[in-house]
This record gives sequence, structure tokens and C-alpha cells, in this order.
Amino acid sequence: MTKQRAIMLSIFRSDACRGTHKTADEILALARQKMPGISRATVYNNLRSMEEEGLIRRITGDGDCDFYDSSFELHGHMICTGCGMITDVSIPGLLDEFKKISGVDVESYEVKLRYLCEDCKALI
Amino acid sequence: MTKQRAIMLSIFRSDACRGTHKTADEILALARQKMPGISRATVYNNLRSMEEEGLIRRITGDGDCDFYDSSFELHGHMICTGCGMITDVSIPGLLDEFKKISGVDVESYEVKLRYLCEDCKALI
DNA sequence: AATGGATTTAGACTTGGTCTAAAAAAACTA
DNA sequence: TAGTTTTTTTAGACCAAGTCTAAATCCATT
Repeated sequence: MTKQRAIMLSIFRSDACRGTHKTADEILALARQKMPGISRATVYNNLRSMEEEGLIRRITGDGDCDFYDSSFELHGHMICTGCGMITDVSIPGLLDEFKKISGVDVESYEVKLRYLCEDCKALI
Repeated sequence: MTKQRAIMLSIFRSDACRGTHKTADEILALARQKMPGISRATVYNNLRSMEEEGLIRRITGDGDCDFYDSSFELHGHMICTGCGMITDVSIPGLLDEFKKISGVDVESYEVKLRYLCEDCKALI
């Protein structure tokens, strides 16, 4: 366990990350608050290995970059088509339903619901 | 209606595209078969406008780039975690279910199911 | 402390996609 | 139809997210 990796784990366990969806560069910025010289490649490497180990989840958003999410349980994401805000939504039993419909052993799923949030609706 | 846009529409309506999921660069290559000098920006511009008009759908894959899909009806995608192959899966009634669970007026959804296809399973 | 494998680093590089300004094409109008 | 305006296309520069590389460093084990 290197110092760099410990820092990244602590970031994902911190309150600042709970329930949020951060980009790789936001994680990089948080890591540099604790260790100013940490390299970009290190952060990206650890994001990948942590994802492979199942410690974090990667969400491919609608925009240009990916988001990372420290929540372990399977859940979907609601994305506002106006402002891009992402919120979690838990959908119990969905994995089993997907397995039944598809007829294959689904390992995991990614669900994105597009909608217009209240704030954006008010702007129309 | 410009010639360039007509070509792109015909590509999406062709048998070569039915039921497939092509990257922007694959669409660009197909377009250049019909019109060698067509500009990359034109293809990307039209892909975006065609998506906005609902003529095609964009799938943000697990990899680096997006895929385009000419199928109009809402459906999900099954992605093999081994070889990356994408296939469609139709899930009737899912939009209504998502609306009920989330409590908002879901406009559309994107569903990706990760699994291991038979070919990849055989390689293990 | 010495060894050797794993990790980190800086920065160049790749890639998918966007932007820009000029040229061309299409649409509109009288 | 000619003339004007608007839209689209073009070439290529540009951008940003992320990957790669090779050298340096770290860390665990003995």
C-alpha cells in the first residue's frame, strides 16, 4: 500500500465524496490538496485499479469525461438533460429482472435516466 | 437537405447499419465511400443534429468513443465484458417502470447490461 | 542493508471530438 | 430570375481526457 493509494482511498471514504460523482480531475485536485506533487498518471492508474477491484464504480456520463462513485451497491443514475446534475436512484430487484429478460448471467448494469430537474424546468 | 446529410441518412437506413452500432469514425469511413472528400466536421455535425432530432441514438460505450444506432424504439444494450460486442435487448414497459420508481418524468433511458458472451466464456 | 518487483513520476503522446473562419450551397425575396 | 441572406461545409488548427514510456523511487522480503 503506497502513500498515494492510501490518500485516494481516504478521499473516496471521506464525507466530501459520499454520494457524489466526481471526475478524475476532481479526484486529482483533492489528492493534490493532501500531496501536492502527486502525478496525474498515478491518480489515473489507481482509479483504474480501484475500479477493477470493485472499490469504486465508473460512470460514463453524457459529457466528455467519466465520473467516479464510491458507492458499492448497484444503483442507477438520473441525469438532468438541462444542467447535467447526476443523482443516484436505487432500483431494487432490477438485476434479477435484467437476468430474466436477457436470458444471460448479467454481471452488473448501468442505468441512466434522462429527465429535466425542477430547477431546469423552472427556467423554461 | 444537403447532399452530405442525405448520404448520412442513407447510410443509417442501409442494411449495413441495421441493428449495428457504429462509431463516428466508422460512419465517416462509410460516408467517404460515397463522397470521398466529405469533411470530418460535417459528419460529426450531422451526427449531433441527427441525434438532437431523434433520428439516431448515441450510446456512450465502455470504451473511449461513442456509438450510433439507427433504431428508433427505446431499447437497452448488452455489452460483453470480454470482447466488447454490443447487442440490442428490448425491455418492454421499462420506461414506465423507471418513471414510477424515480417519481419524475423520465424522457429516455440508457441501459447497459454487462455480461460475458458465449464465445468469451469458452476462452476461459 | 541488499535485492528485486511494483509503483510513481514528468511529460510526451494519442485519440475522439470541437472550433474557427472562409468558401460554398441552399433558401428566401422581390 | 437575380440578388440577398442564411445555413452548411470545409480544412485544419485546436482542445481535453486519458494513456504510454522510461527512468527514478518506493516498498517488502530476506
